[in-house]
Order: sequence, then C-alpha cells, then structure tokens
Amino acid sequence: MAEFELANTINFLDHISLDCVIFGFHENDLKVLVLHYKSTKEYALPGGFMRFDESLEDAAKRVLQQRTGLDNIFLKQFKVFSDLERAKTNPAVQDLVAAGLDIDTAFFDKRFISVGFYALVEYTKVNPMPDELSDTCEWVSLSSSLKLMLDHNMIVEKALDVLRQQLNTQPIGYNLLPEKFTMPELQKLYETILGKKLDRRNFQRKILSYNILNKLEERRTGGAYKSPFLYEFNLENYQKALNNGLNSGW
Amino acid sequence: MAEFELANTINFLDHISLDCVIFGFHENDLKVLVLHYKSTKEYALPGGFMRFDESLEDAAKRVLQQRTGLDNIFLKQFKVFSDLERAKTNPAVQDLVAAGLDIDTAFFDKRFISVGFYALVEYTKVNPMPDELSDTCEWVSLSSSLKLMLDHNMIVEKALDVLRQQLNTQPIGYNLLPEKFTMPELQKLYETILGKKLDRRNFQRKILSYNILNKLEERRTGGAYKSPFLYEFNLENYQKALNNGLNSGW
DNA sequence: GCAAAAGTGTTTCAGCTACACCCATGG
DNA sequence: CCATGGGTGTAGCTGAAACACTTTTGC
Repeated sequence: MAEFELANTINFLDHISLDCVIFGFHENDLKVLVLHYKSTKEYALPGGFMRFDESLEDAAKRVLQQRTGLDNIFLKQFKVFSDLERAKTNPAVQDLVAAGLDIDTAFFDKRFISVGFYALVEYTKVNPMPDELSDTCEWVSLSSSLKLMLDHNMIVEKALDVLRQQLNTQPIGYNLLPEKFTMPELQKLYETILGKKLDRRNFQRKILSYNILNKLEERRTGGAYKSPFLYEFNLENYQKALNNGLNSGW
Repeated sequence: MAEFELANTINFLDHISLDCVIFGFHENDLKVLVLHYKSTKEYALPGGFMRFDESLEDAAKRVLQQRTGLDNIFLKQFKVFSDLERAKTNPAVQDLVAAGLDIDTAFFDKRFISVGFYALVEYTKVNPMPDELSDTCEWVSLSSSLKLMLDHNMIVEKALDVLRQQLNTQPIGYNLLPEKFTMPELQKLYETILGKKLDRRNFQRKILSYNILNKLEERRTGGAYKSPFLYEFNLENYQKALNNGLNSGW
C-alpha cells in the first residue's frame, strides 16, 4: 500500500510535503516518533506527500495512521517550512538509491516546502511502523538530542514551542495521557512541556479549580510508596474551559 | 513588473499560493486591505505565488510591498488552507479572460493550497495599489461583512482569531499604531481585537504596569474635549515583556 | 454652562505563592 | 523502621475588578 503510493509519486502534488512531530508521554518523559532510513545514518520525522484528492489534514492523518496504527489522532498544523536552505537535495535519497530502493528521484529532487503538523497520541496505544524507506520507527526522548535530517530538529523545536503556547487552549493533557492517570503524572506532563518545576500543592489546587477532572475512587496500586488517586478528564467541562483559555488574560 | 511576473507563471511553484490579511487601524476601526477584480463583482485578499528563488515569507513580503508600498512589514504565517472545497476553479478567472486579460489559465486552473499570512501596518503610511488583475485596492472595515472570493472570508476570520490569541505575545500594538498614540486609542485597539469593552482605569493601570510605554510630555490637541497624553512604545521593554507573554499562565 | 471625553485612586476579593506536616507503601 | 512520594491546609501577598469624582475642551 505505502509502496504503491511512493512508486506512483505522480499522484502527489509537487513541491509540497508534510512532516509530523508525533508526541507521546511515557515514564514521565516526552517522546517523539522518529524513523531511521535504510542503509543510511539518517533519522527523520515521519512525513509524506499530499494527494490531489485530499486536504493536508487528510494527508497527515494518512501518514499518522500508517506510522502508529491509530485513527482519530489529535493533530494540528503549526508552521510551513519554506526556507531556501531546505531546498537542498536530501542526502538520504542518494544513499537510498545506492542501496537499490526504487525511488522516483526526479520527484524527490524538486524543491519542497513542508507543512509541519504536531500530533498527540497515547503512548501505549501506538504500534510504531517504519515506512518503505526506513527500517525502524522508534520513540526518542526529547532530551536525547538525536541529530535529525535536514531541518527536522528545528521542526521539533518549533512544535514543542507551539505545544507550550497552546497548553491552555488545546486538550493536550487529554490526548497525551491514558484515560486514567494520577495527579503527579499530569503535573510531570505540564512540567515537561513547560520546562520548569511546579509546586505540587499549588498545581493540584489550580488544575482542580477548573473542574475539568473527575477524581475516581481507584488508586494506582503496584507502584512503590503511597498509592496516588486516579483521575480522568471531564471532557465536556475541559472543552468549555479551553474555549476561554485556562488562564484568561484581559 | 507585476505584469511581467504574472505573464510568466512558469517562474512560480505550482499548487502553492499565499493570501495576505493586511490589518490597519484607523479612526478606532480595524480594517483590512481588499482588491476588487476588474470586470467582475469579486473582492479578494491580496495574494500571490511563490518563486523558486524565495521562501514563502519572501513571497509574502514581495506581495505586501507591491500592495502597500512598504518594506519591513510585520507579518506572520498563520494557517495553510487546503480543503478540497477550495480547489474549485476560481470563478473570477473566467470573467477576467472574457474581459480580455492575458492570463495563463492552465496555471490558474491547477489545484492550489494557500498559505495565510497576516500583516500589521500603520494605516497612514500605506499607499494601496491594485494588482494587474484588479482595479481597486481599498481598506474595508472588519465590521462591513463584505463578501469575498472563495474562502477569503474564512481566512480573515481565522486571521483575526490568531491576532486575538497573539495579543500578549506579539508586538501587535506597536505595528498597528503610529509612533505616538493616546491611551484611549490603544485601548480601542485592544477592545476591537478582543471584541469586548474594557474598563478605562483598569486598562491603563495594567498596561502601564508592564513598563512598555513611555509617557510623553505632549498631548493630542485639536480634537474635541480634554486633550489626552501621547505615549510611545518602549520597544526594548516591550520585546522583553512579550517573551514571557504579557499575562503568564502557569 | 453643558456635554463629552480624559485624568486619577481606593476598596474589595480572588487567586497565586510559599511553605510543613502527616500518611501510605515497599524494601 | 525508614526512605520516598502522595495527600492535604493556611497565611500573606499581589493583582484584578468594581466603581466616582474632577478636569479639560469645544460648542
């Protein structure tokens, strides 16, 4: 299926690509899905091209489905990357051709502008799948400082930046955490995205004051130390609260 | 110059266009620059295409320079519009051809995705100039509800939405107002963008508390009633304050 | 002198910050 | 029993909201 698509690049719009920064949260760590290209040392974000019969969002959904196995992923476009610098021929393409892959080099050699999407997924539900040009698809911690192809490191940086800015207006917690989660887990997520420590008690009071969480009877047992309570999002209240922004200025 | 460019659409990337929502503020009213196409009843946002030797931002600057006469305009891309709906052939193209304009219809008939930019300009400095397909280039009040071509009304709506969201993180006041302005003018700008009334005294206290304004000795004379003081932005402090956001949540 | 807009200050209340003690759990 | 993390409460401060009177100006 994917092979068929790539071999028939004539189905895609020229000059336009998309790259997905797929965020997952696991063991108190924010991670991103990254591909390793066959026969090269290059790592890259999952990406793709746009068909004539779909929107950019549809194309991104298609890519996300293929790399994670999931439908109905939360995703947002956040920036178009069009600097002349990025127009350079992708060095990985030559390596891939040398390795014998059937690639339409005339297509890949064109100048591309790329639309950046970020996606939020529940880590445990993802089944990472490489595409036809890569041999692995793996989670990489944001703190790993792995060097990515072309301007992909910048794309990740920018995505994280946007995530930070949209923390109060998009259902970010809801889409990154499993259905049931503990208060410390939610706090760690906020701290990771914001890049700073928060006071436990003040965080809890503030987030509870929004009335966007349901406290459950259950606790998370099995871990060490005192068992924390589980919470779930009250989606209706969450959405309402996000409409105004969780902290309204002016 | 512009004619030359359009006649040689071969210089542009296929499938990609850009549209600019150019905001100006005049007489306590937020306005947008709009073109009227020759020999049609269609109104449209100023837009253009992307050359192979420039980035999207460069292309947008080129369009802005041509429509306003200004360089160094503050602009931001805010969204790519790629719905299949908008792929329909632009109805204005047929009218323009019928009216005898030299248009590369094969180029225009392709499917386009359009990158939306918003730009902020100082109203009085703008010299609106139509492009080769239009006969007028005029300011239109946001409250006028003029029907625009294709999805351009939606693009304006979205731009205003983004403007609202970025009021605390981008130098919006600085770029829309003249160098010297009064407190009531600044407040009206905020009220217009936010779509709600603010308390005079609280607004003044809050905005002054950021230390982003210099109060001048001068007053605005000549108007009726009590002469208000003039202010200017303290650009250094403004930029610093915006980095954290004027109202920091979390 | 009157109508309309601009300058200015205080009180109140809510929300944020800072901070400390007890409890549960696994080892 | 101890180390570690989780649950919970309070006092003080800061910033936001609500609100009224005086001054200037043109007519």
